[in-house]
Amino acid sequence: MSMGSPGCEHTAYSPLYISHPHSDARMAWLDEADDIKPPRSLLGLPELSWTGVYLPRNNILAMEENPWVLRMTESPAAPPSRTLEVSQAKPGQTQTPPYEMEGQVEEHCLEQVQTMVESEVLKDVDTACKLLNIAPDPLEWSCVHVQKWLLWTEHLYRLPQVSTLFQEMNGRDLCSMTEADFRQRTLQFGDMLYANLDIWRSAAAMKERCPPEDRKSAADDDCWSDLIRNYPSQPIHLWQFLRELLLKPHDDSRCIRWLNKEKGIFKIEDSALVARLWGIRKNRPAMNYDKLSRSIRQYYKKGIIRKPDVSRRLVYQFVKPV
DNA sequence: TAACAGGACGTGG
DNA sequence: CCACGTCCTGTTA
Repeated sequence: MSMGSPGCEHTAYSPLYISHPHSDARMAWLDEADDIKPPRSLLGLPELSWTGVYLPRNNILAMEENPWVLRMTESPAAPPSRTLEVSQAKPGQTQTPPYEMEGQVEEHCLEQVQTMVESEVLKDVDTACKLLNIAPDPLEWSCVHVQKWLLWTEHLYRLPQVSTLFQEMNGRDLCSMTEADFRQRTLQFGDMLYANLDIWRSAAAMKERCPPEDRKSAADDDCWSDLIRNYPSQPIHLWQFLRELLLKPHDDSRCIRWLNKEKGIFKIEDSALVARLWGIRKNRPAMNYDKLSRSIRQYYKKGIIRKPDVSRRLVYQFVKPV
């Protein structure tokens, strides 16, 4: 059922492409190239485990023999529109009629929007970093980190499995690729991947330029910058991971959501996907909901998570809500 | 049939 | 040691 023709649903995630010329930053990185040691030993797992992982958008896949491996499906999502400039953060939101504006006002508005967009981008990047346990700066990524980022991007944009096409590449290799290189390697998904990598690089450059305390809504951002600051983080707990998924700024995946945030009640909408994401985070390709839920149940005794008073399928409750 | 509960045991940091 | 990960038996909606 619901194999759904592509395009009938929203292809919601907007890449929020920042059109910064970042050649300067790129040169700067190149200069520092010698000093950077990729944190290779962070994930002591054989990199083989990640071959061919595909995160399904909807829970459509058959996962008989090897749940991680899935064939290349034909284009599930429309390629993202490149080069959005800063025109629309979200469709249907704050549409301003530019033609009625004085030049100055317009410029001011643009600046505001850009700031907003930048902060959103940074949030997204921070979130992804935490969920994947990778550094914000692609140049620091090991091969494993690159694979994780690709899996995440596949997941976000509903791409078919492209991660296998980038094996043995670390972040530096990835960053040295041109847009044409990407296109050559992944056909129609090349510009999408390139654009997204660009976003990350821009975000890293932004972080470089203005440290977190300069940015607005420090209180709001606190937890995230905190999380990033802790990178490389200690082994994350499942309950933390779930909470972070729930607090994700753009939870476009909707694999998990609050039913009652105040009471800490949440529902796992896509158990297979949540389990996969957890598996990615912990480098456990064989993770599934059966095992994940067993771990959740261990929390009953510890008083971290429980079933709500009215027990419902896939619904849990944090004992101490955020 | 998938989710749920929880025992038993292994494992890796 | 601890927080799972794995596997399992049996129950429930």
